[in-house]
Amino acid sequence: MTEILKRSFYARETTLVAQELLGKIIVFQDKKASFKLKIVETEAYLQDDPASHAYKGKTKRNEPMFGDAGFTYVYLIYGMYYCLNFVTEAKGIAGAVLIRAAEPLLGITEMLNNRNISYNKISNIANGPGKLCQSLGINKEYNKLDLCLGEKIYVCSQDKIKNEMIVKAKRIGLREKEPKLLRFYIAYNKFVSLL
DNA sequence: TTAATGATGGGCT
DNA sequence: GCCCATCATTAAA
Repeated sequence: MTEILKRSFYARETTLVAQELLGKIIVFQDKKASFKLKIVETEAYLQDDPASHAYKGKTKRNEPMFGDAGFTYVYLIYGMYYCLNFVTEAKGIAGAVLIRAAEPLLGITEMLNNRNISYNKISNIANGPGKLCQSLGINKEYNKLDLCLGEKIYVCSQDKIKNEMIVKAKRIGLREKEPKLLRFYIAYNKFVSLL
């Protein structure tokens, strides 16, 4: 039932991919540990989107966004945290989905270790893009990896989240004149980031 | 409870 | 030099 999502899943409209990623399972294998998490919160970054890294054209950093769909785009933010994105859209169209939060399923002990927190703060384990990367040990070495090979990192299909359970909200940390509802999360899930 | 702030470094004008 | 798709800690109320 759970199959690795193919490139055709990612190579579609970014807002659609962002919503359909909710409930899907991230599988992440490291030399030391193996992790599984359920995606519970995403944000869409579109073509012609002033908030997108790709807005002002291709640079060395945002280059993955201009490549094929189904690749990772990892970047450093605020000098100390990483953010994990999945590249979307047909080649030539720059789009990506930011993975903002996930619910741990496997490898929880190792994730708590990486975050240096205890079990009583379990809901704090990956409820934010920086925390998610910290819990998995994701850094710039995980940039531009192919999600469709089933190797270090990939995403598996899982039950589709019902539309009425998807909350649409403003994206976090941006100063937009007319905010669009491009942040999506599963209602009532305790691993979603606040705000 | 909410609000303010410091850490920290790469990318861009 | 300034801006950041952040987070943990501290201060205020």
